[in-house]
Amino acid sequence: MTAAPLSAEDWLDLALTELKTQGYGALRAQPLAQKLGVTRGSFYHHFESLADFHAAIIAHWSQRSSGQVIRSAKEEPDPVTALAQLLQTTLRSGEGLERAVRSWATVAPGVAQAVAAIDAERIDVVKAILRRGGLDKADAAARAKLLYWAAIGRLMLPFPDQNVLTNAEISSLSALMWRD
Amino acid sequence: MTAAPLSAEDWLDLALTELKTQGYGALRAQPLAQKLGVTRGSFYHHFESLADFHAAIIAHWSQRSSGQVIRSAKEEPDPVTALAQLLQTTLRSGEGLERAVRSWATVAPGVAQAVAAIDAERIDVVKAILRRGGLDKADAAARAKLLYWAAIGRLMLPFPDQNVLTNAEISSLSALMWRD
DNA sequence: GCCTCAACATACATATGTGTATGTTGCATA
DNA sequence: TATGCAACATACACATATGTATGTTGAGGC
Repeated sequence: MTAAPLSAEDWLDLALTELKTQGYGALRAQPLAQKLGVTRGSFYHHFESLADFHAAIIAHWSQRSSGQVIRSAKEEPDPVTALAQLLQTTLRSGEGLERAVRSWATVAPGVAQAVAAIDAERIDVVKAILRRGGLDKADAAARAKLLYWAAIGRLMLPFPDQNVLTNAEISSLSALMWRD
Repeated sequence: MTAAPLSAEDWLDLALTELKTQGYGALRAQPLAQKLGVTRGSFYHHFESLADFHAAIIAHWSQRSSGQVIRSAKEEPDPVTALAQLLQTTLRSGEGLERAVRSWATVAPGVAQAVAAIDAERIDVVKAILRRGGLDKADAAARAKLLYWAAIGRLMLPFPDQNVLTNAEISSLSALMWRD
């Protein structure tokens, strides 16, 4: 115990990296304690139960995810560039974690709620960009869903890295999305 | 044991319904045996191990999924109708199972391979429909990916039923997809 | 009427997980 | 310097899972 003591956040950080690489099945006290070099005594000192821990993890993820996409989208004034950045760059950075969280959401109602909130937030961002680009309300709403769903669908493919659009395809689809 | 004896297929059928409703965490011998009213003795009579069982499950799913979309798409001669049916009706019938299998695929390499094969098959179908509708090769390829990814993305949302397109949105997007 | 074999049941060894209750250690502070 | 608390360790009771080895039972073929 001469080393630095752990905080609840240390547990949550490890939880997110384990969630990313091993899936939600790895979110248990015993294996995590072993990875941190402590016993479960530490775990039950920081968290009341596994359920409490899981709730803290998803809250942690939710907080980190919320606003992030929005901020990067608002920094770009040109809607065409903003859309391209949003769908290519931003959603691609945290792919592994996104995949794992969405996989988790299929069996954990609390996680599903959190993911749904993030989704709604992001779709609104996409819609706002499309509107700023001149699309009317109806078209913006429909195309925002199509684009966001496609971004989610791609990252939920078994091998997202092997499923990318070529530059030609990106510009082709981008042009299509901005039509009246 | 006076009742009808079970076959390996009976185990696989239950596995798919449990997978659909409870997720891949439910694919274990003990709980399934209990649901079938037998002991694990039956399980280890029909399958060598859990890994063997899991492989059989995904093979079962793969076989049931393969060709199904293709068949229903080829029965419809009009490409516009075929596309609408494919993305609305066909992919929506087995939503729960699809979700569960894709969730499973994030942690099981064998499942990931099977899903990737199905995806490639279906994207080709969408592409063929678009080509039959008059689109050139490049546009068909790009839009097929966009549409299929969107279909997958929607069903992977936490609450797919609450995320549907209105009829107006469907016709709007459909028209957009068929433009030169 | 016996034999065989598929389809299980039973029992055992082992692993891995959760909670909980209680003991220990080191530092900060009054 | 005594003490109080955060941050653990330890031990126990319990549940649930996998494999494996071996026993049982009922229906068909000869």
